[in-house]
Amino acid sequence: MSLPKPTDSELAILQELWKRGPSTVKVIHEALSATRDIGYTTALKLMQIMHEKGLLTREREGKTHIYQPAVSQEKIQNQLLNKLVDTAFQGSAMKLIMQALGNQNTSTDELTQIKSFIEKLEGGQNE
Amino acid sequence: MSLPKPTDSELAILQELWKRGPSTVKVIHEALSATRDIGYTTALKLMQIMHEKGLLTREREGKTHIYQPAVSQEKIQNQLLNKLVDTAFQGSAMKLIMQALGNQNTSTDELTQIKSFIEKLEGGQNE
DNA sequence: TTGTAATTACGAAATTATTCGTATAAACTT
DNA sequence: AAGTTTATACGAATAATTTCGTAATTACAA
Repeated sequence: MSLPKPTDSELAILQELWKRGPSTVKVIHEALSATRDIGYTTALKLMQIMHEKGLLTREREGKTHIYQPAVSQEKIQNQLLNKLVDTAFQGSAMKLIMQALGNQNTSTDELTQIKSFIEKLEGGQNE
Repeated sequence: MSLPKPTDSELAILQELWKRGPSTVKVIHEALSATRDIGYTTALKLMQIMHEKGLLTREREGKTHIYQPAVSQEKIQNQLLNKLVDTAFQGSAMKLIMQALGNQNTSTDELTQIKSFIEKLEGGQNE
């Protein structure tokens, strides 16, 4: 019932798939190779495992498989966010947000965006 | 040079130490036992490893050791936050913040706090 | 149809993290 | 001092993750 938590390597693969859309192992392997040393069969195996776990769906196209994320980026982001809030910020999302604001060197422009987003949220809650 | 990244278990131990201040293995083991099944020597071993890695300092007191975090909670929080921003939010802290705001069901009161924090930040940058 | 290149499947090695059993050491009790 | 309790040290078992080699399969080309 609960969506499987991706490991670090798995998350890297999901990122590529979210960015590129449905892709073959070959394409993902090449993408990963740009950043780190990874064998082709390693990438393949990871994607096979992810398929078993239900993190990816796949479809045969001739002799190759075309893989796709089975979960939305947002869902995974929230899962990881929740975990971080729980394990490192005593369950307080606000603490996390303040810390992120303080240390991530956000531009004034972005700060403005965030502020108006907050105002939209406040509006929604008060009506 | 880089501060070692704590594993999940290690983070749980750090949390207890930040909360309680300098503590013995016994105390930490009892604290961890409240949440999960963990043997005494497991807790001991973890803390010994953390000491080797430089995550904890310790001091002998009679026959026991008193352990302390060697790193601040804030530093670790930032380390984990940075990692999450990089691996799950394409390097954009703003995306993470927006996502956290949207889905963590923050109270109006907290939203106000965050907003005034942002205003303080804006002030600092503009002067 | 035989050969070649590309892909998958499978098993197992290597690595990292977690767990605990047993032995040793230190401090206290009698 | 001998026995008991409480702590540490150490080594090794277990588990989870990442890695890759090798074999089997598929599609295509000669």
